[in-house]
Amino acid sequence: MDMARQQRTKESGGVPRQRLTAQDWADAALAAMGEGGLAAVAVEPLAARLGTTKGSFYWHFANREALIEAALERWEQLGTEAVITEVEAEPDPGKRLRRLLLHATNRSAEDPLEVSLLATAGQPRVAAALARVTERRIGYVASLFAELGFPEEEARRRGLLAYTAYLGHTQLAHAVPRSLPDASAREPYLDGVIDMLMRPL
Amino acid sequence: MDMARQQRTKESGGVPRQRLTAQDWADAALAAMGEGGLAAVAVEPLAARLGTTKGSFYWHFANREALIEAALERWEQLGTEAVITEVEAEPDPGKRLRRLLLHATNRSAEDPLEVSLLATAGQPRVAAALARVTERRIGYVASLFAELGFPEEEARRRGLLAYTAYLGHTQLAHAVPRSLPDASAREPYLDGVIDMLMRPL
DNA sequence: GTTTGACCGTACGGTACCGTATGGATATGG
DNA sequence: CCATATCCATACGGTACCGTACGGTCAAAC
Repeated sequence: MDMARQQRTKESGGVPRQRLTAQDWADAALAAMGEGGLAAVAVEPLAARLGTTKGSFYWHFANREALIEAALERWEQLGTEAVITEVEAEPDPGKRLRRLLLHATNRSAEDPLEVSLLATAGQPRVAAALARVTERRIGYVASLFAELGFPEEEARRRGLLAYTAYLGHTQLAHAVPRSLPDASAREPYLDGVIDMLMRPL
Repeated sequence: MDMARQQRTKESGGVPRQRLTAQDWADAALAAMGEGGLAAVAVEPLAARLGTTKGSFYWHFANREALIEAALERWEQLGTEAVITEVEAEPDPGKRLRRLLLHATNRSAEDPLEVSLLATAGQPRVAAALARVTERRIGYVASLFAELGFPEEEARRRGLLAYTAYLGHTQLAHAVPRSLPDASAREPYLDGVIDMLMRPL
């Protein structure tokens, strides 16, 4: 994330030492969280990874908690609204649903972050962020089904089913990938699922 | 788990001191894992909880790894085969499917263990256990659809969809329970899902 | 009743991390 | 060109855990 930050010092030799911002730390925290769960969001390892020391960290943040908070906030923005607005370009709601599911499953197949977050729903802060994101997502999918002509309640049901299937799918993608259809069969599989979900009563 | 073990010493006063078995430790590990994830499987806290000390632990196990291994093995037996054989009593495959899903969702709504395990799929040992259990479960559900008359491939597809929906459902049950239908609507909701899953092509 | 092996308590050293304290480096702008 | 605010390095003490060493206790077998 945010590959290009330079602003290097006027240092003479090799390694480009750089000053860090709070967001650099938040992004690093998200990355670490994806790889090793919340436990991996540890100040000293992160510092090492960023090529700096705790001295930097405790300048930008009061403590580890504050870092986690910041990371979650960042995730909330990056992981949901971005996808939704991207998908909104498509006018037809059926195609929009398909595009959304394909996008979401592909994305989460690479990015273990969501799984790690769900894993840590014990933490109240994580739970709160998850609650907001989940409601937003299910609500959006349900609105698609509503647009497709299903009555309110039925739309919510199907939205929920679609979202739970998505969640389970990402779990398996990381925990037991070979239980899923292989790459070539994945898109047809998803089309079958979507078909089923869109089938009229 | 395993509430009743006594065999107390001939000690005079109040607290019933007891000698522990490896399985006591494994069960405690599973409980801790459900509450706090793999990180909570820590020797010293577990010892305190069991009213004993590390001295006991390192008699029964070589190290923490071995405990985790044992706990996973125990989970594999308790969490899958038990349910399947319980459900097998029902002759009609449609009802069997319904009973299975109801049983599984209810169970996992109370027990955070599965979620914690999925959370820790990074650990190779956990991944291996998960792989076995997942294959077994999906295979079983697929066999139900096959029994219902769906061709091989379609049965596997539907089994997978059912299982991912189940997984996602348990995730939400622990992370964002209010996103699910409330208690009164849960059974009708599941029936609707099952209906959809069993709908012929 | 003593011995023996299974089981546990306690004390220790080692590691990884949190958070604080404090001085040093660095980039402006006066 | 130097003063000041910003940012970082280093050293330190504290905590929670792992694993080992070793002595103590208890029940059963003799």
